[in-house]
Amino acid sequence: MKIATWNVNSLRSRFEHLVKWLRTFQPDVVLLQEIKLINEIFPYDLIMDEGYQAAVFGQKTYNGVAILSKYRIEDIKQGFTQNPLHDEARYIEALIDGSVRIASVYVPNGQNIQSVKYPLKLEFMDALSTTLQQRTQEDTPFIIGGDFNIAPQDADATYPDRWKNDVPFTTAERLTYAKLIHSGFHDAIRIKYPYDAHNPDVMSWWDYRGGSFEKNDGLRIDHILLCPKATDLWTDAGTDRTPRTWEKPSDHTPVWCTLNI
DNA sequence: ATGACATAGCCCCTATGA
Repeated sequence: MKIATWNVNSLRSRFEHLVKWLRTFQPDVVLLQEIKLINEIFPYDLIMDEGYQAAVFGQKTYNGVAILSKYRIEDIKQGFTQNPLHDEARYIEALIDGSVRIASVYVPNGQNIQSVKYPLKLEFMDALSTTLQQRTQEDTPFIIGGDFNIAPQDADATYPDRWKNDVPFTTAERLTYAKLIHSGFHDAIRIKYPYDAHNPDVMSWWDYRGGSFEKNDGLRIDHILLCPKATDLWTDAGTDRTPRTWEKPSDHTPVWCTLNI
């Protein structure tokens, strides 16, 4: 099973890119973030034409997450308990093919450490950890992918010094991420690519400004995390930077992993 | 230190992103 996560930065602006990418990359499950549209106008029919079912938690203008799957989608849950941003569409999970539970998350950006949004980001991560820790206790393998808006280590930026003590690079953010990992998750990318270099192959986001992509000046902030049972099924992982080379791209590119399911 | 791009809403300027 090939699972991918992609912050598309507006599904309406990126729909042609998504279809083109689905046809070439052929993922089984796709976790989308920042679809920026409400469920009522989600293109279910066009997605079905590509061979996917969809679970959608949409929102106008900002946020919005979804799960696309070639296999049947059941037991859809939107949001999680104790979420301080409960009125924002940032989390959806579902049982896929009766065999694996998969979540798509869009962690708030936090703006900067002086912003009122910054502590809310930390609270969001702590509450998310509580929910995810429960998921690791269940019999069904659990996977979460999405835009975490956190670079967990210095190696997760091409030029880490530029981001020191600023979002998404602060120690407090990294602590929330470390606690989440500590509850039993493995980072699908870091199983293959060790934390020993600022490897351009692992970056998932490049600023639109200043020709960052051409300079390969990026961040690794989109992650796929596997519970122990899912980690046992891991076979491969990577990023696909092809869509970032297309005309009018999202600033993020897909991160993927394959599992022996 | 600032602004550089992009998106959506709503109406040409503001909010937001990371």
